[in-house]
Amino acid sequence: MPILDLVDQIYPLPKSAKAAFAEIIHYRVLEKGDFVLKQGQVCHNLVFVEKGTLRSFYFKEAKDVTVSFSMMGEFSTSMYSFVSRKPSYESIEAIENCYLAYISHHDLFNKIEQHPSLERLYRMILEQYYILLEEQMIFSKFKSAKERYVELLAGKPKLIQVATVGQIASYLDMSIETLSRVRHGLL
Amino acid sequence: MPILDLVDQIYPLPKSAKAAFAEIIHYRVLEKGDFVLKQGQVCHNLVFVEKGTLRSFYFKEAKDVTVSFSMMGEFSTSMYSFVSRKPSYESIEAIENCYLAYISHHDLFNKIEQHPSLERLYRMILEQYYILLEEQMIFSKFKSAKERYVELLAGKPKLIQVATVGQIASYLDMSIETLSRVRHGLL
DNA sequence: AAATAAATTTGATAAAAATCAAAAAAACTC
DNA sequence: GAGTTTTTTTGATTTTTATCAAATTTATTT
Repeated sequence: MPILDLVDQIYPLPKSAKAAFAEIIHYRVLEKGDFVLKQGQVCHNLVFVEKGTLRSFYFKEAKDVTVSFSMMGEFSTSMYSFVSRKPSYESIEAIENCYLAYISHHDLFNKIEQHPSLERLYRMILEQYYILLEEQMIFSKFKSAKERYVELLAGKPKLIQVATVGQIASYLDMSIETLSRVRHGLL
Repeated sequence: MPILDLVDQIYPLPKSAKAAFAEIIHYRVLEKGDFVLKQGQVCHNLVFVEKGTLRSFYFKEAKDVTVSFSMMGEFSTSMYSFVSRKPSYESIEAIENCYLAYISHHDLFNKIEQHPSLERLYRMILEQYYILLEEQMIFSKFKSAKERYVELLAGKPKLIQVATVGQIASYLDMSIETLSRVRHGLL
């Protein structure tokens, strides 16, 4: 899904603002295994997934813990780092080949000066991003291991094909073995 | 803490915008037990806690589950409802007597038309609010029952005095009994 | 394709925390 | 302040899920 289509959906910009926004988008192709962001770097971009899948993860005692998957039509960034301009605690990698759209912090705020409607767009993106995280939090708080898996399957069925068992398990907050059992109806 | 002080800290508004913002703030005193928002209502306000404590909670099988506590200097709202203008799934109640500042959705967006800097302020409040939620999510994902309690104690020590054991336990995702044991060093 | 390596599943056991039940403590009520 | 109710603590048991170890399947290399 092209980023400009989503923008039209979220907040249809005036013509000139849309043109200004289009100017600052940088498109990139990432291969499976490439990184959008590495822990310790400042996250300079809001990244939009036009195609493919990104995975955000932290480190906990030398093991990586997935905190989110971003698929076609979704944004991905280390919001903490993007907003605070401080080094990120999380990394973001491509787990399939991706077409991505990058909007850099610098360019965005530059253009916002001339086009206040871009601030509105950004604000609305934030709102959506927030609601998504909230939903995810409630979801993880209220559901059992099996329910979490079933919901993921319903919400992002394609993920099962592209993420490893270990990545999905840590995202769902369970061990690989438990995930395996849940998948085979043993739990 | 007065809301205007926090606003100065987050994003110092131009004089006229600040005056416009001050105009739309409504102050309210709530008594312990009063509700800011009840499940099923649309959340029309961004609420700022000048003094006291608010608790947000959901219902899960007839039992209430606390999702956040908001204390002096913090905002509280059902972001989902405030943004989407749809009925809230969560309720918000005062667990102590409170001084609150209300900013209604209607007034805010009205004033934003004349003062774009208010949109920037609101955008920055969203950013902060997001980062807070993210922090909380990581926190709950990476820590054991005891660690979660210890961190809460460190971060919001006063909460232990004003919230009931049941409210704290559900917030920390553990049973009342487990919390009791954690508190007495038995776990 | 055989050999090796890696990922996944299965089984057995252990640990963490929930649940159930009762006792103790604290907070109200009369 | 004695009695009643509610909250909190403590103990025993069960459930859920993690951990450990081995077996099986799948993928990769030669």
